[in-house]
Amino acid sequence: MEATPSTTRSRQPPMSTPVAPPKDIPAVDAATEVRVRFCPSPTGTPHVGLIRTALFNWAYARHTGGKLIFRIEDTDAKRDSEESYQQLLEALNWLGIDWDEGVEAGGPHGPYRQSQRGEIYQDVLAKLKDAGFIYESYSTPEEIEARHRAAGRDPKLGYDGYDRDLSAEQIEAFRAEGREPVLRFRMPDEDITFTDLVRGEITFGAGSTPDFVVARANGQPLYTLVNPVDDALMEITHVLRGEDLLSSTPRQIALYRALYVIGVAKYMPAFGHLPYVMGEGNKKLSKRDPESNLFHHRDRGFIREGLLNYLALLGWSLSADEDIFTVEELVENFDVADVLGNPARFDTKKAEAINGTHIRRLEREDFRDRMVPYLQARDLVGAELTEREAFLLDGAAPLVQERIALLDEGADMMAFLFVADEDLQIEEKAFSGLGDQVLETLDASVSALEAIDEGSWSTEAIEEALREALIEGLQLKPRKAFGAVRSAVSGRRVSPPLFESMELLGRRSSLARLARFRAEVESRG
RNA sequence: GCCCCCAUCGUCUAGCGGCCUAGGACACCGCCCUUUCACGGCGGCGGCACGGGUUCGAAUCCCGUUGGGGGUACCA
Repeated sequence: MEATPSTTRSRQPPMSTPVAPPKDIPAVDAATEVRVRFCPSPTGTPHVGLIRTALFNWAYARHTGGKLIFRIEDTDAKRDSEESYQQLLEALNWLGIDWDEGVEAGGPHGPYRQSQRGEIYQDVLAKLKDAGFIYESYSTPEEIEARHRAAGRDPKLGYDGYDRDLSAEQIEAFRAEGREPVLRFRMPDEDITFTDLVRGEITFGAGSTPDFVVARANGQPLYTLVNPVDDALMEITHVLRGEDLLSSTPRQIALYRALYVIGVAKYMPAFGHLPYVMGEGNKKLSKRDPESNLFHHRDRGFIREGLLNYLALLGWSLSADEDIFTVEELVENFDVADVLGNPARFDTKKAEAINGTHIRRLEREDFRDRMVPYLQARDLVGAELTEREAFLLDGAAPLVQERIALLDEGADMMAFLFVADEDLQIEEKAFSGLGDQVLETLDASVSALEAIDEGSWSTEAIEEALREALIEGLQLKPRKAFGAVRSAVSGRRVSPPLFESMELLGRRSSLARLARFRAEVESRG
């Protein structure tokens, strides 16, 4: 090559002759060990749709005995954040979705954060350019649109291929203007067909996908390049991702073929596009919607068993008549081929019902332990449980386990046990519907309960005493009679079973609350 | 506009040509149980978007229409 003193890398002659990539390259088959990946962009808080994608990839890996690779796509410094990355780790750890290679875990194809793979992409870019698969493009978006308008075409058509075959003179002229080119991939002029794992055969007609940008003028590679490049390098066999990426698949397939030619890809992966998780109405569940936030559900008291079960139900089902299953059953039976193609609405009510069933399935001890963080979040107990707090929790846990769908609901329901008698909040509703014999009822209750001595204070004794005094004595309906006592003791109209609650609370506290409530009722007239 | 995806009760789904006068779950409405609320049990309401084909036979296959969604970026 002739030496030209002023020559720099960017001033070298145009790329080599364009070539068309082969139409077919080796594909994965049943014998290929499954390698799936979860590759989120760390932007914002984990979305339930994203987590469902992680879950399906994980379940497929575990079902097939394959590997799950966890990669971070942080090529957009403007949007990515370390906080979001940490949240992703926290989310997967909480749910028990583990991975075999990737960030934190390491592996033979690292690094697993794209922000650390710059050299790899530059190398691939150079090879792609040398082979003629990509070319420099000097057109600005405005110019492309203007050309469409001038030709009477729809300005939204996308890139028009203008720079595909620029002459050396034209390039020189653009350079002289100080323009820096982006790099575009040359799309082959042919139909692109693939068999989607969930949707079947899909064909994108020739010409429907314009030449796309793979790197900015400053050399920064874009998602369009790095996603397939990393999938190829990490030898991903099954690309299971959101439906929103379906239309980018022809670009990826074309790129993959080129990657095969330059020795970066070993084979074409199979693609499977998972349906959207929708919110209210017919909109995709937005990041702005609290329902979309995984941690929102955890904070409300979803347990991992319940949420995982519900999320899996969005697009997949275990059988015709059973909606409840364990993670083990999911793994044992999951197959992408069984995933439905239609979008599913996130139904909080059903999610809660399923969560409730899983809560009921928890071992007593386990349930008790899981309640602790929720009690702490409400400041009902300290970081370390006192003997008294532990006693109350042990007693109350079985009482609420059967009647809640969310752990925080349980904390709310047993809250009255953990507050001092004088600090008990008595809800306005606790005063209504008690009938006109409230005072009598309360007085009779107090007398009956006072007759029970400290040592005999038990659920059975309390029930017996109150039934005798109120149902038989005052001839009251149980609802009214016990309702008044319930209001006094819990400050609510709804509480865990009354007699059991009073036993836990203790004689002194129960009587104190009865007295205080009586005074409040009386002062209200 | 163009490209692509989707279409069974309100919601999530079973269904892959005859087993379907379409099954389950959640929600909703009754009843039972019951110290409140739940749980549990029993019962009820409620759906194959529409139109053409193919076939002896279609929720199931094909085409079209309609409706919804996504893409069409130097975001991912």
